[in-house]
Amino acid sequence: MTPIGPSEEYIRIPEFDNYLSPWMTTDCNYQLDLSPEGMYNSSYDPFALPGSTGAPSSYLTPETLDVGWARSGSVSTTKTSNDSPVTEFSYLEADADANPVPDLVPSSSEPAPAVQYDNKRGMDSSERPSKRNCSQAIGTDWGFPTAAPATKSKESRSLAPCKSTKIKVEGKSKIGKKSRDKHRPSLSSTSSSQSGNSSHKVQLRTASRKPKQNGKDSGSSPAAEDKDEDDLLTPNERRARHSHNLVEKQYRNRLNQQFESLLAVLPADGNRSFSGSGGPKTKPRDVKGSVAGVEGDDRRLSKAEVLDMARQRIVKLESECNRLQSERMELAANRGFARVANPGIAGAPLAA
DNA sequence: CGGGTTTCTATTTTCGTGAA
DNA sequence: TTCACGAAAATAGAAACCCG
Repeated sequence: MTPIGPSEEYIRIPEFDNYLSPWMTTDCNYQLDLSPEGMYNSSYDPFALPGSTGAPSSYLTPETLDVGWARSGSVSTTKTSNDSPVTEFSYLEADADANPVPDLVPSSSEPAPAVQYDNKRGMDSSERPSKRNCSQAIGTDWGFPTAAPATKSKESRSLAPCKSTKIKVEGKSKIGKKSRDKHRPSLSSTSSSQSGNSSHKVQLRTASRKPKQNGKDSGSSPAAEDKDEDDLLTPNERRARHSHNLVEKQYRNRLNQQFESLLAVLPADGNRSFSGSGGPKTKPRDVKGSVAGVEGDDRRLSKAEVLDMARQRIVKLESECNRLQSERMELAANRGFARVANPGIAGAPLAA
């Protein structure tokens, strides 16, 4: 078979082009050169962008390519578009004054409501059967060995039980959990769900909490202890500690931004199966009606879920691209064969 | 009995800190 | 600058409870 040179006329078969063109708008977003010059060029690699290393750079969408790391105390990302709204994550305290951001969360200065413990049912929790152990943990399809160090063991938790779970808001709220959830302000209400290519309503789960208020409390509270400890520090040490706290906060913010960016480029309908080898142990809420990936989906994804979704996406895209590549080669071979066998196909227009 | 509300607890996230 | 860790707080889901 004679290779076709760049200047040589060739037969263009519309059916092929029609068949191939949708590929160019698929997730792969590859710029396939369907001309014989391109298709017969042995060194042609449609998966490598000019100047790239040849890696499947389509994984880097304009979104991800444009993600700025916002180092050195800047606010938010370097994106010029407004598609990465300032969230709790993107708030960098260092420039808080110079770059005020809307307060998206309830004011943390509001005094916490007085609380009291009310063991309504009069049953000691130790007598109660462990619900989560038998049904909540089991029955999830996440067989995911979560990052063990990150999660506290049951034993350690029992030593320091979560206060928030042992208390009840004074004035006995008449609003149940479902109702409370309705009224709960979204902590990242404008997060990546609105970013560029995605119609995500899915958001990254957040758990904003008040920073330590050293010395603001009285009594023998932990804050007061911290105050005492703080008094033992020299001014330099205090400054260093505070500075390090800010740096660490920025580091966490950057991590969260990247998680949001990652989430933003995942398909909105995408692969919410949470199956396989990874993921948090919580059961996806869509089993209970708030269906993930459909209209009205407002669920918050954990970081582990985002990572697992990204992993699934990568695997899927790699598989898809391999399939397209082999199909393209097959078509190219057939096309060349057709051209040689039928140099003047009736009705086939010649390309200019 | 069914549905709404409350409570409990596992999980996840944030924060502060020290070390590499 | 990054990572790891513990503590604290937030979140989510299920069971228990309440009530018409």
